[in-house]
Amino acid sequence: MQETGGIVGRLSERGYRLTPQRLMILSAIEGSRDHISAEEIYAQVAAKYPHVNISTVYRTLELLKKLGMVYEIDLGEGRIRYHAEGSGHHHHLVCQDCGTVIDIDESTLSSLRDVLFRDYAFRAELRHVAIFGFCRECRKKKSRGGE
Amino acid sequence: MQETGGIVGRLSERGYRLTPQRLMILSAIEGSRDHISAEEIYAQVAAKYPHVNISTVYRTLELLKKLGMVYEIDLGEGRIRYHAEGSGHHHHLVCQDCGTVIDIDESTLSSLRDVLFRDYAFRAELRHVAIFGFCRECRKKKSRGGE
DNA sequence: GTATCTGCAAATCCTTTGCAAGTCA
DNA sequence: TGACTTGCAAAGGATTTGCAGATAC
Repeated sequence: MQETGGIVGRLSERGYRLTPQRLMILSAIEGSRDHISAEEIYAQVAAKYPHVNISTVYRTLELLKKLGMVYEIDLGEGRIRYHAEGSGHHHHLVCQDCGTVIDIDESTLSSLRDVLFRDYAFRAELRHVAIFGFCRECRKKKSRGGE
Repeated sequence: MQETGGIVGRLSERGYRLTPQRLMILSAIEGSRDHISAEEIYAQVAAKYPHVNISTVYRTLELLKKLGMVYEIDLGEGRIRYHAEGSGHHHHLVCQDCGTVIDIDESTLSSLRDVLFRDYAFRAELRHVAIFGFCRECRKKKSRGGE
């Protein structure tokens, strides 16, 4: 079930070396159910391999993005999060008030993708999209007159 | 036509002071056809009023956001851009390859807003949304085998 | 007069870079 | 061996913060 062959292939095919750091970084990303930040990847890898440096994490992330093995998402926290190709794609409704994140299915945006392609010849990468707004609870809170 | 009354009201009603810095910052935002960054606002205000400091720009932006007078948009450049409430709302298709930005009309996303409200009770703030992907030109370039 | 604002300078946070030493192939 | 990678340390850019002096009301 482990697709290590694919990973190894993808790197070496293209002339990139397979280093323990790269493997551990990729496996940290693949292992996280949620989206993971550079800092979190670093902490996780450093737990087993204290020698790593965060700049290696960033450089590897850059490479994996280029190879299409990892995607970015920006939830508006001032830091980027990462997630592995192959794990399920979905979207996020982020409440601007309380920060709650509601996950929604990929299919919710598929008709939008079609419209953008038809009308603008634009191929939207809607793998992980964050949509900001207000959740039901916070709207109630507001209409009650809270801050 | 100038709605200075509204601005003044909005600030003083809520107990905030009306300072020249705040007026100039807001007018810089309102005056920019495009979205404007903190650095650009600063440069523009500093041209007439060399004494301002960029931290005042950031603090004012924070306040204007809180009052709903200014909105943010993140085009993925590593810096946030701002824009005034009241100027036309629209969305952006950002090409990940060449950086081209295609502006699209607000109505393109209105059915999405409805779906999110109906299915998730989430009130999406779709004022300025950036959607990433690839434009027609860059797709052609790619299929021709360029990097 | 006084609480709110501002300017200044320094700090913080995330990310990137230069370079010499280390390592995969 | 030799080019690709890494660790380290320092730089970078955007944004935030502490504080004392300035200012709107």
